[in-house]
Amino acid sequence: MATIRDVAKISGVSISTVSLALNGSRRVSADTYQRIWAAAQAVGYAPNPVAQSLKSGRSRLIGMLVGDISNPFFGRMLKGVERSAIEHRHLVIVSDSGGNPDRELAILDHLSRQRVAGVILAPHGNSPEYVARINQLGMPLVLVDHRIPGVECDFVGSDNTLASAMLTEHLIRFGHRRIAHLAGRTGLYTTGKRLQGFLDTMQSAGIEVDATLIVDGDYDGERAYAEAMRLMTRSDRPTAILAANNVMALGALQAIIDLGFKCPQDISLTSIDDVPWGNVIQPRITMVVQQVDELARIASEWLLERINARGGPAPSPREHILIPRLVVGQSCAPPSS
Amino acid sequence: MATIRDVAKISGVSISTVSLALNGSRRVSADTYQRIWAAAQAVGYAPNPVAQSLKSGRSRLIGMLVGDISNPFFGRMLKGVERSAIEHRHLVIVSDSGGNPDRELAILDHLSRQRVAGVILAPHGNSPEYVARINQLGMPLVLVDHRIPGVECDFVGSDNTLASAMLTEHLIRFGHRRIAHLAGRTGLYTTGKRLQGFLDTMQSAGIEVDATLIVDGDYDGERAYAEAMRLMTRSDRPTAILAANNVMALGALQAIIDLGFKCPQDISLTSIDDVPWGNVIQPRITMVVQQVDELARIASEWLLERINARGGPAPSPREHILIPRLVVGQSCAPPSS
DNA sequence: GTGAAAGCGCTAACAG
DNA sequence: CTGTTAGCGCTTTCAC
Repeated sequence: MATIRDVAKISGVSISTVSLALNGSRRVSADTYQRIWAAAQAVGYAPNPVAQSLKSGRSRLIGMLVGDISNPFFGRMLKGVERSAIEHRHLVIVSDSGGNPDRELAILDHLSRQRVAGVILAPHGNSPEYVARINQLGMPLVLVDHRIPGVECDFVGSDNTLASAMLTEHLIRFGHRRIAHLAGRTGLYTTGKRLQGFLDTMQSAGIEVDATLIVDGDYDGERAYAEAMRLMTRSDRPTAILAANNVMALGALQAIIDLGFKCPQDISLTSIDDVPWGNVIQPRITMVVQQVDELARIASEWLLERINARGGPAPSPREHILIPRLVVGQSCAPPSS
Repeated sequence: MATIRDVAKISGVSISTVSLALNGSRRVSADTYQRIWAAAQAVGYAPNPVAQSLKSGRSRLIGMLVGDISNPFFGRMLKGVERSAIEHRHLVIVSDSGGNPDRELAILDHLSRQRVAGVILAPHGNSPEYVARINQLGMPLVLVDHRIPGVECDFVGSDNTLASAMLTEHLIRFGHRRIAHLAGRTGLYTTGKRLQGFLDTMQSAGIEVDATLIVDGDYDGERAYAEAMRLMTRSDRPTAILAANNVMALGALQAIIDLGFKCPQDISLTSIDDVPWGNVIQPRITMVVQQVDELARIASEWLLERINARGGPAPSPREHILIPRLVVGQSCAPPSS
């Protein structure tokens, strides 16, 4: 591969002049610039980004670190982020923390050593040490999905409380009172918000919540299947289920089908988050969908903005809460009894 | 961030000794090694990978370049690849070619400039210039999914001909003769193989193929929906459809449902490739599934092997063809007439 | 306007 | 065994 030296030799100038010229300095005569440019073309010169990174301490790589890259939600997000990145001549390093805070910190460490220009992070920790480590990263950071209390940086997420509130309200209007909540992993930011939206709405409606109908599904399909099985085989089974995410809803639906129940005749089901091709799943599940593409767009835009603003004054932390949309399917009906 | 110089200063030796020691040279006394190691710990030293890359001409990054990262198939593959990579202390740069060969070549160029250690590529070109460019990459390369005629390198894929042959046979045994094929994008390697498996099996069974029942679905859900609509509204409609991939099958199913047909009573449907949560789609679609995890495992293993074997003799190109598994659902039945 | 030189952090001869 | 030195390819003062 051609280096700056080759170009210098061919065009008969020093390497510093080549660098100056190619970086658009106005202190190079038009004539020399032409010669240099022609030479660069001729040998197919392009600067070595590794050398540039070493010199500048920054690479043109951005990191994206999430809990599960095989989750289609993140797949779509990755696609959006990668698109923006490419447009700004950056590449994306993707990594999977498996939802483990320690692993996450270790990977952030690697990324920072790689001198990535910035990171989009779906965080999974909240301990004081974790927060401290995040705050010491010293590179542009945009949080998505979860927020970390105590970390001041850009955040893009959905209104999780509203999401579950919308669905709860929807179910209540159908006349449901015994509504079960398949909650997410205990301790996570979104889990709490979604639970809260459920509880608040129930309370506003003056409906007492049966605490045994709130179960931990761990954002996991298998786990949700098991929990739904337990719920549906109770004599005092719920008349509706609100699942805190898509895979849990599908797990629950599977349990419902396997047991021989009919949805929505025997039980209503609602879900937070879309599933790909959700419209061929019978019945179509009533859900609130997060605007993933919008989320990806804003997150990458903000990150790249901060990256480009380096040296200048960093904008103060912003946050954007996307409003989920309710998509009504055929999975809800009045309680049967 | 601490540099090798800091460690040298603290432990009272030169930087080269530090480098030697930390790289496990046996020519450093146990005593000095201890001091150096302790110092490195103390300041939290870790080598700067950018500097290492500049020096060695190679980074600990591997590229993965596919046609559509939001496709769950690649999502699962990415997960596997990333896992292996991390185990070998590498990070993964993911990029999306959008199935466009020029874009693909441009990105490969970026990756090669980044001095990535190797690339896993789902290729999308076949022109002579394309082949030439690929052959000149000069870095470890593993092809997945499609093969490029004229490029000698490791390849991991599925037996596409067998996949469609299995499904065609399955349909024929139910008594179907008018079988439609929703084919993939024209010109692609897999598209041809899948079509061939269909045609061969039909021929072996002595069934004449109606050429108008072979339609181009472009591996696209929308397109498949439209084509299925066209097929199903014909008076001489087929009694079964073989979709060349998952999204097309779902598009077709949607069309079937929207038109008021019942699957499998009115029409049988089969698909190549699994869909996530395929088992909650009603009816369960009979399909052959590719062993994605296995594919990811082998591809990344081979790539990392070549990366580590640099300098030594490169193993000659290998290929592994995964045998798809037939998963019988409830989407097939004897033709109704 | 252009060039010489220093240095980003590291590795690897080559000396001692 | 350990230190000196020369780069890897590039940017960026600072002289001329």
